[in-house]
Amino acid sequence: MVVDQLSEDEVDRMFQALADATRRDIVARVLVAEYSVSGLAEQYDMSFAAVQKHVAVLERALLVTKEKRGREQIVRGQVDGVQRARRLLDDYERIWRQRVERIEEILEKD
Amino acid sequence: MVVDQLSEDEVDRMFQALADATRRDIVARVLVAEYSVSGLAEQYDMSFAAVQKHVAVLERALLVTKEKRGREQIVRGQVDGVQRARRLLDDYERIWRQRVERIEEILEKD
DNA sequence: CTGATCTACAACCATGTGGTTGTACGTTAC
DNA sequence: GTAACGTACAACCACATGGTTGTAGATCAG
Repeated sequence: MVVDQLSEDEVDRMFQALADATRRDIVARVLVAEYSVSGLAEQYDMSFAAVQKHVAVLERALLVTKEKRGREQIVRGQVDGVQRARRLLDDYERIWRQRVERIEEILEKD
Repeated sequence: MVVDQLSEDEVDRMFQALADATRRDIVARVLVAEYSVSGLAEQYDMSFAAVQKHVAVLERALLVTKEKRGREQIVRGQVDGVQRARRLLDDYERIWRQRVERIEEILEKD
């Protein structure tokens, strides 16, 4: 069932977003608890603006959401984004398994 | 069990490699059948050198292997690379599920 | 109101990426 | 041996990325 409602561009953005250790760490954190952008920025040895950019990349990739609360922006993990990415890789493994089965079938043809 | 024997750099390379539609297509193809680099290049509307670079990126990301056969290089899918990437995303989902359970636990505390 | 805090965004820089063309070299076919 | 094929790699280009600093607008605390 290779039915993900994601365009190629969206998948690009998703994997691209995950291809950075800082961003993966942010995702892991905001899946566990809520953070403001500045709360996140405190966790890393880089400028606020840099962290802000990382969050923006994750938001565009549908891996986190931001919600304004007072003067803060609360960042939350978007687990269905993660799930969609995982399902894509599931598809690859399934394709591969089908091929293996096909080969074994041929080999065992008596 | 967040135990993947992958360095952060390796994970970076893996997701980075998957963040391109052409490369994902190559992975899907070589998981099903063997291709030479030029055989792959025929499939896409770009130069041989461009495809060659994509294959090199996938190889560095441990998602495919190349094996010399005569004057050709045979490209094969490396399913355990895909599996490792998927398991990482599994970990994120697990983290998130634990948090949800924890929240429900707190709410149901009578 | 004032000052501190949180965020947004622009400008800039160095480096990386995805593509190109061109050249060179080993291998196969004849 | 020679020509064609498959590959490797360098040089180049336009553009994206990941970081910086600086400026400015909202919001909160006193």
